[in-house]
Amino acid sequence: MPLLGRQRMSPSVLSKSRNAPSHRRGLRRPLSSFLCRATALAPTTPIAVSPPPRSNSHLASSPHSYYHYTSILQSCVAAGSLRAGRQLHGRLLVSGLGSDTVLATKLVDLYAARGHVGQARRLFDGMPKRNVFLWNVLIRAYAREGPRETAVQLYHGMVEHGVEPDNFTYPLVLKACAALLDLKTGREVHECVLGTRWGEDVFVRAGLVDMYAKCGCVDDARAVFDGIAVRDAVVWNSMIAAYGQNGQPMEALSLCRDMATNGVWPTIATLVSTISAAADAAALPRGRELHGFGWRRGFWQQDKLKTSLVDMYAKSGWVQVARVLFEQLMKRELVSWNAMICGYGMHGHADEALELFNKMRAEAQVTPDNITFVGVLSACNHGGMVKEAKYLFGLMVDVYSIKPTVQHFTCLVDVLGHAGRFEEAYDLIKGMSMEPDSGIWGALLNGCKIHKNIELGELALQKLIELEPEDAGNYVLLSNIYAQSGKWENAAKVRKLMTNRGLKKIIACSWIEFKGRTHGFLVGDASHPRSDEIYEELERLEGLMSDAGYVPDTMPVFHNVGDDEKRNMVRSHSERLAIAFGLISTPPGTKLLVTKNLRVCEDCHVVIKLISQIAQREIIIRDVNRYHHFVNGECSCKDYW
DNA sequence: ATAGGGTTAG
Repeated sequence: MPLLGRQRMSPSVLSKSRNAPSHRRGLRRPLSSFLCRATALAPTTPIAVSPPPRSNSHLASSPHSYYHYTSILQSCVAAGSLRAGRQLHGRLLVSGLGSDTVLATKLVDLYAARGHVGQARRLFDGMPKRNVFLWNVLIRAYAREGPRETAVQLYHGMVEHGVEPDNFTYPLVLKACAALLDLKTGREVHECVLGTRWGEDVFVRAGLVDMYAKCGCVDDARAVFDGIAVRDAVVWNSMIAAYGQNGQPMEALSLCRDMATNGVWPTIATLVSTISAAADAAALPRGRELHGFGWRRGFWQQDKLKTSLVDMYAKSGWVQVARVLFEQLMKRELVSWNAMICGYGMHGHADEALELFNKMRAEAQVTPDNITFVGVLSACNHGGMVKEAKYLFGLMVDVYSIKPTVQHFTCLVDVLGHAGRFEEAYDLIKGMSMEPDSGIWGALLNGCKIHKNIELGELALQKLIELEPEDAGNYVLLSNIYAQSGKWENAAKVRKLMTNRGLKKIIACSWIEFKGRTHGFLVGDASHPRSDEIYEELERLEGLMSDAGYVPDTMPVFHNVGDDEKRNMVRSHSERLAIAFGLISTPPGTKLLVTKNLRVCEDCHVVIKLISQIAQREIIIRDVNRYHHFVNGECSCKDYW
């Protein structure tokens, strides 16, 4: 790199003289300030924009000059030395420079950065004149440190004081709105911006995209995004993250492709967001592609990228690979521990999850948080460990002083329900400090289903239907419970209620990735190009299964149709089609990963166990609740799910 | 002098 050339063009040098405040422009710059510049520009300094030297002894000759103070203050800000800054603040007041906005801005910055927002505020309040810079710096302090409401109040305050917000103000306020999930103010700011000359600004637009995304309005975010004529990497990243954070991982993945097509190079943030989307979509081939891309771009040793890969491999069923990457991390942050622990938990590797949790506590570099406990508690739950779950819950409350959320209670209810300890589970629900939500009742219901506890199951379902009157799945479950216990009339009644309310069951769908493409299947789907072969394969397998004594269970089909038809409906369940497709299109021995939008039905569970044995394949089904690993005729859920 | 994007659970 031509060092000298870069120094000459250094924007900081140019802008410093050009932007000097008018009342200072007439001042003859003391030699000391040139000395300071010269030091900063000396060829030995790696870059021209590096902070001024910490030692300012060479400036002592002109102790009261403006440049003297800006220079020292700048080093204080860079070094974060609060004490020196305070001393200087005192001297500024004495020397009559106390009302200078440039100096005040730097001081506000310093105080805020060191966590003394109150002090920054007092300084701000004491200023006779406040320009837009000063307002912005204080807003930034509150937008970063909180309380973020204050950032929004300050924004309103500056407008009332007749100071016009600029292209720096809007992104700051929008960031505060995003953090507060304050959509109302966010929209107001949007309206406001449109009337100013900053409506087209990339930074402002990026702020709007992010604000809408964080508030859950992906479509509004997209509308803003689409209106941007020239998009840079950050704006693309914001939009990709918007999809990922709002449960649309496939959109995020395709947008990443569009970004590359538009000639914008993915950054590390792009990869982290996209890999996380691939994790959510269980798109292992795509995730591996991104892994390779990150490697080639030279991001391979960055921990944040690795953490997203840990999550991606774990969610795609490659827990061991996730562990290898986890071990490679330079520094294990809380998020990395959580990703790995949760990864073990969701696959039912309860022992490994707990072992890692203990290791985390022993290393004591990070403290477990509420997410860690969701991870270990759900691990216990998949492993049926009641004692451990109760112990961990106590540990969380007593030792770590973490207030249990509904999710923690849900895990506990789940584990108790699994074990058939309904009294305890129900007492726990009744003793909760918050209103039980649908997750709690769903967990209780799940236990009731396993242990055929009709009484409590009915109650849980009534609650569920109250809470989610639009969710057809609840009605189906209730009718299934009645049917299982032979109460056909009740079953019919519930189904009628469902039709009367105009509710339709969500159509089951399963998908599998193959050669970078997602192959989706609906129930009874015949639209796949290889459909004939898929059904042939299923028939072949069924023949082998009947030889092994398998009889189809048509219980989950309640339509008023004949037995043969019921049989056909079960045999063409979406997950079976996806598995059959996987079997005929991959070499023997390849592990299959199928994702499903609902739960796996009982009959499919039996069938997939058999397929894993007959075809000698490891099959992983990721259903809406959990993972099932089928190996050699057995499932990791041990038939409890 | 100041500004926008990224990972864990649900």
